[in-house]
Amino acid sequence: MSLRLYNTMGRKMEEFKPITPGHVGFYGCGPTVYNYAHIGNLRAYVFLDILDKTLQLLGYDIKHVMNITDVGHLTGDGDDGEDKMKKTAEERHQSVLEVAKFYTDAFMADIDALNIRHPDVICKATEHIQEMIDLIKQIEANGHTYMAGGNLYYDISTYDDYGKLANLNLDELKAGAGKRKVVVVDENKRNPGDFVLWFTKSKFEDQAMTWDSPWGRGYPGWHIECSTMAMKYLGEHLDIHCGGIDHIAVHHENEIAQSEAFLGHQWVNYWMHAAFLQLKDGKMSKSKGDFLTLDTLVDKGYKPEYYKYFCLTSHYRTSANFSFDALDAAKNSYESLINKIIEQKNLARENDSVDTEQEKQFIDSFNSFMFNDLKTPQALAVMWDALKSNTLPAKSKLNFLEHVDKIFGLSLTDVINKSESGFVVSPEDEKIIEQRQQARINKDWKTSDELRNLLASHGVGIKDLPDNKYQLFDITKAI
RNA sequence: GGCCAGGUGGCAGAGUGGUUAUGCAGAGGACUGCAAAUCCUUGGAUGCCGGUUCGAUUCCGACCCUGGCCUCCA
Repeated sequence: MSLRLYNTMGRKMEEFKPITPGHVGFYGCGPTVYNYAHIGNLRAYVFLDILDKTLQLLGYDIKHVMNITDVGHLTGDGDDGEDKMKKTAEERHQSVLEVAKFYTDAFMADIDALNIRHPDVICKATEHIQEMIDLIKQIEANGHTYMAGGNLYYDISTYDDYGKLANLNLDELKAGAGKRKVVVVDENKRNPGDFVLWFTKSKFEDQAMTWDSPWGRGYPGWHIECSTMAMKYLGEHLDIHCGGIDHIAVHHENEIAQSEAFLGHQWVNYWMHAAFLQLKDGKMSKSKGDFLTLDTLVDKGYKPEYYKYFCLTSHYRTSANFSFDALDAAKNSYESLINKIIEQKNLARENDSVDTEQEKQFIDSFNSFMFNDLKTPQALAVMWDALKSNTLPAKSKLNFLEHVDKIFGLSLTDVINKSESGFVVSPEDEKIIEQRQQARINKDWKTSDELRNLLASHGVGIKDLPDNKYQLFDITKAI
């Protein structure tokens, strides 16, 4: 089955054709590790993971590369800005590297909590400075740069296709336009769209990390790291490059300009961009400081799976509106899903017949939505259809859900395969359960209810089923 | 100012030139000692105005509104 993807370059749906049959190399822009990733950031990584797993399902051998940006960026506007990494380091009385490590670890923990597969290569900007310098030298040798004010700039007028990804009209580009209160135009630039490849004259005092280079001691510009590392790990031609929509106009245009100026040929075949998570008042912003992290949600009693389910209910190319009402709806949906799975497990235990033909139909239907630009909302609808089907046997439903979970990563497979004894109760509680069952047989409801409360106080939840059967669950994990 | 993306029921969110997916929430009912879960039934929407059409939520145009990018950000 073929995969259709929406290519930001050209703004249209295209059939995906890998450069090398059977293989896919793709690069996703990773986090800047000066603070926690917020749930808006995380939505983009959920999308990347869905892409990753869909490609896997199609049988591709995947090389997924992600950068970790651990060199400084501005916190504020123009000259009053500070190095974000340095600022955080000072606040925490730590070194910049310690800060980077701390937030990189936090990011990886978030990724794990959301059942996101680790990229095959996770590369840090600070470990690739020499490669960046080498690349910049080549770009310079090819005649695309100029020195001004101590910094080496990329001259976009030397690259004919600048703006092709974002439909930029260079004559209309305004330096410092937008909602900024303080506008500081870099007087060194020949063109407002030019950007720095290498800084030696830092805008801020005491840049935390600097390196020697042919242009003087300094640090790399903000765009060169992705070009450098993508080429190092994926070669001169990559299949897919992903990121958030905010990257389209500046970061990715600049990456293309640098990379193709160096390569002399097209660099990336498919550009894919994830839309933002919206709050009532606009996007969630890392640099504004107040944002929701996955940990915040967990502290409020929400499982990471609830947030992941929420992400799947909207298409990656449309902005999603986050609210706690919406998250509660995702939570209820997810818990309902889990209950139905447990229900089906009980049914399958008594009748494990399957209907492979129908199973296949549901799987094909699910896949057809996923293979059509990752249409997770419709794929989710297929999942519910299968679950509520009157004709699909319980065992087949479970088989189908295991398939779904390969892509969605909602811990469904864990629920399906977890044996009932996976939740171990103490011998003392086992006796209480036994006593309660006896009380129920005797229709001694008062004792039964008291014992149920007692079990609850021990963290043991119990649900009564027909025929004097029951089901235990961990009450501390139920919300 | 330029560019981009949207406006669908209480919430979230799809598809579609002709009975508006799906989930949550709501209402009614079944089952149940209770609880939980499950099942059945059900009401409710396409920003505004024109145009094309036998027919538009879908196509076209104007308008209104929202969000994003043009500073690092997913």
